Amino acid sequence: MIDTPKPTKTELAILNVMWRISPATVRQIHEELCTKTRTSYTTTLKMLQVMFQKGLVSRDSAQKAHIYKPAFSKQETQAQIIDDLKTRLFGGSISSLVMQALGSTHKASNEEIDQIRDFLKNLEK
Amino acid sequence: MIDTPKPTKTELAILNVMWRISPATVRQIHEELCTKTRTSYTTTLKMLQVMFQKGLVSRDSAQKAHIYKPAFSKQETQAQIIDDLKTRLFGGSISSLVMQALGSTHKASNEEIDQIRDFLKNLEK
DNA sequence: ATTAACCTACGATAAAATTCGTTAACAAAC
DNA sequence: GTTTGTTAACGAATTTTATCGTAGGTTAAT
Repeated sequence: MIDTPKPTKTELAILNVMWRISPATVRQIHEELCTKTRTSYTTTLKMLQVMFQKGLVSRDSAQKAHIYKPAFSKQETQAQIIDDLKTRLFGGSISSLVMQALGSTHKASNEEIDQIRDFLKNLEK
Repeated sequence: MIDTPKPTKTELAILNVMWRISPATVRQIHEELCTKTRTSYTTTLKMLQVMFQKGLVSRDSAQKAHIYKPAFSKQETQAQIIDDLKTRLFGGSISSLVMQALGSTHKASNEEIDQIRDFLKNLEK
């Protein structure tokens, strides 16, 4: 809560893998990752070391192959980034952000809209 | 639409000023900007030159002091960044993004929620 | 014990983003 | 016409981000 470093583009790609399969070794994360992007093993390793430094991930180095996992859940990260976006691009107004997200550009399906309406009902309490 | 460069953090700060007061000279933009951040005039100038190169702003260089304005409206930029966020952090689901934005962390006021409900009504057509 | 297959750590390099000093051009004021 | 002030341009330095090769260590099989 105090000082949450914002993940960069590449870090986010790695976190997306980790939220699916962690705790995991560098090898496992790398295997998943390089189905999408073509990077070498040491790049993934280095990224995870940097992310560990920044506090974005934690690790267990008891074994030879360290076990990594995210320091923050996907939800927490989503919340943090939304909040950042809210202040930096939407003048602090969450409703302005939401309405932009629901606008014509993004083509929310009727199904999705219903989902949100339900969500609002529950929120009212 | 084809190739919209995503503004960086600093570029976004400048755009936020420009959406308020543009068209404007570098001087004017800088004056507004350095009420918030302490940077020198040439930094602002350079940023605008780079942004011009990238196509983020346009300029009229008929006069000695060039006149700058954003290449994309605030709405267009909001849409673009929301879309990027949707794919990179919300698995392509806009409803998931919206619900996160409405979640407890961000404390949407009742007023804001009403606003969104109205918005959904109009959207239904 | 030598080899092969792993792993981490580290540093070099590159690319992108940011900051700012210096220069030269041009105008208006003296 | 010389000084003063304002400007754009340019390039250098710095910082952040990203990529990767090499070195050194450990384990297990040959």
